[in-house]
Amino acid sequence: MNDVARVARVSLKTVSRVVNNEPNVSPVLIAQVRSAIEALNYRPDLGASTLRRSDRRTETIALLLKDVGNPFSSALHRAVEDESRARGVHVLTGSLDEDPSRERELAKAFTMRRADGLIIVPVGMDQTYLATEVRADTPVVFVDRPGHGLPADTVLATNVLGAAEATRHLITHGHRRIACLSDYSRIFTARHRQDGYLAALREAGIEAECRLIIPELHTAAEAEARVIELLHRPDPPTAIFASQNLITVGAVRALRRLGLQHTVALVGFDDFPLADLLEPAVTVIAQDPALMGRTAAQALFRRIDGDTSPPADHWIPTTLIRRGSGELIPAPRALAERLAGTL
Amino acid sequence: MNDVARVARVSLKTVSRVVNNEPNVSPVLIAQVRSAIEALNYRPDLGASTLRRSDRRTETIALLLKDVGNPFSSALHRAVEDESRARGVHVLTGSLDEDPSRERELAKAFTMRRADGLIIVPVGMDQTYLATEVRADTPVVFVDRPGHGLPADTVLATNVLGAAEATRHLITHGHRRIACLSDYSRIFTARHRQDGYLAALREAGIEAECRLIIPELHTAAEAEARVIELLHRPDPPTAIFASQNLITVGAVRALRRLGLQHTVALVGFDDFPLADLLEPAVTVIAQDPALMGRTAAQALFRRIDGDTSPPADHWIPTTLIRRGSGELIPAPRALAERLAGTL
DNA sequence: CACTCCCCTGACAACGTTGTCCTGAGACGA
DNA sequence: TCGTCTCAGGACAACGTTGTCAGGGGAGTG
Repeated sequence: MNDVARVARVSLKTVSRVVNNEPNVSPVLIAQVRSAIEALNYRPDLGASTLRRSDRRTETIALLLKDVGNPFSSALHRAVEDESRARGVHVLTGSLDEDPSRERELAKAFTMRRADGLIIVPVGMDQTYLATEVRADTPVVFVDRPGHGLPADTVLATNVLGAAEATRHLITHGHRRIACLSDYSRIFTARHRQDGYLAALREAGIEAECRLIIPELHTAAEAEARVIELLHRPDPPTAIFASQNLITVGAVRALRRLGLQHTVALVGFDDFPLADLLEPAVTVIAQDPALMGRTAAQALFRRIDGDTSPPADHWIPTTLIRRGSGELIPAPRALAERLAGTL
Repeated sequence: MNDVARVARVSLKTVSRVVNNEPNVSPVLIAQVRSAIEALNYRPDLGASTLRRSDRRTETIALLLKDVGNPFSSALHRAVEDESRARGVHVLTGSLDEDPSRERELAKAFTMRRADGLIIVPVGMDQTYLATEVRADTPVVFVDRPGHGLPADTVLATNVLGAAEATRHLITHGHRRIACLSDYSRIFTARHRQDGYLAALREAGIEAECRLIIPELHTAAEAEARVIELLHRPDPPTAIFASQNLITVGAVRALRRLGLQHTVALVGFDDFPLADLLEPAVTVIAQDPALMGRTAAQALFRRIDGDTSPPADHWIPTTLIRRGSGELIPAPRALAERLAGTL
């Protein structure tokens, strides 16, 4: 910038004025400065600018996701990016892998980088650390799961309602013995979806059976193994509610291996690519990750722009998509057992 | 930091030394400073630190992808993140959407943020702009496609070999009329994959037919429409080579709609989740996006660490995964036509 | 005992930019 | 003509940190 000022024969401040399109610079000098910038291939240093500016904005936000490689996360990421792009803001991302210490670590790292705001899919059970870790004036938005111990805008899918709708859908098709495949119970959405499942059973006067609730599943492989085991039991379920997309895929694989994909009904929570091309196509409760990301980004930018109203909860509705696997009617028990037995 | 120095009754410089774990500070002062930091909840400002430091490192790299929401990109992203995490480096991402102007814009924006390095999936036909847009000492690595006009490390899949292998595989199963579904011809990988297809035909003494090469497809919907049209022609292909994952999915949908999924063979380039669960499961030439990301990040960090050897090309091999759709043998023409006619 | 050397600590400037304040020139009205 | 006002432009300090250098004191050596 010094060089530019020298070449253009003006002061540093005038170069700064031209770069920032400030008023009250004569057209002649503007042209001189512009051509000097061109000649020297000068690029302003945003770091130094941020340091000196009074608002200390970096025009960068941080996005802490479960895993950038996961389709739900990457759809959310894309929506946040699009919303940010419109404002000239860039996005720093990190994957948490359900590790609370990583959550703290990344929140700290991004705070030191002075991100203007944080969008977090919280992993730990306690986000009070954010109050000290993050600058007081840095807004935070929680997505997919609520944060604990820090009041902040929160964007959530209607997990209980969606899971209840899935379960009710199976009940409507005549099922009474419905298994529930749950993720780690420390995950908020996993608990809520299981609650929705239980509520729908209660509502229909069906007594929940512990043995039909398989908790603490996290990967497709685990789900596959447990479903195979489940269906080999003497009194197997006629339908399955899978509370997460990887688990749904595991269930599909298991049913395939047992040849029961047209016999045991299946509804999954969270849609996934190609669900409609499987045989049978998989009925799901679809979330709208793009809308969740957009909503979160909009809420964050409102805060960054100075909105100080009390934190709000945004509920993003889920949708039942009927595709076939959820509309199978209960098979006579004998048939199902015979089929499972022939494996 | 001033406050910390005052509370700990030491100079600024001593605080700086403690924060950076520099040697030659007495244990007593270290403890004082540490407790002052704790008491005041002080967090160093990485921006100011970068500004002053002699190496000017931000410990941040930029990653310009096709689209963070795309599975190939997000797998690559994840690998880059993992490699970076090990070094305490963070990742700024952006989606280019095949828009060359966006590529320039983001490269410029990330340069102004002083990213330590850039990993780019280049979109435009010309990357000479990088020579001026990016600081001379900022290393660049190209992934998935080569950059033009700037010598830099490049990580590429074996597109020609893979596409040839796919085509040869179909030929081996008796196919002679093999369609090739290509992406935009301005995309490097699309051209190379088509080259591989043509090479395999030539090698087998089969004359390529223009009418069987469908270019300029980019979305699943476009591919689906064109495949349906293709199979309604009087002289339809008995096999399809789809040169990209979205196109493969479009082809699967088209074959499904025509009821030809067990009649017309299909091999796709680039694997996709659940390809193994479709009916028939889809034979693909799998890329290894994670290895590509890892390789690119490692190359970038080597440069950041001062490696000045001439730029290298890294070829990441592809693998044929036989799953069923690519092993179908040609149906008698009459049968295929009748089936297509019954739609 | 004097001298050197090393260890610890702090003062100061500088990184690249912008906020604040000041000056001078010209325009305008009384 | 004079005072006042506005605009263009510059000088300077400051943002939060670290590189450089210098100084003081204690230990070791001849």
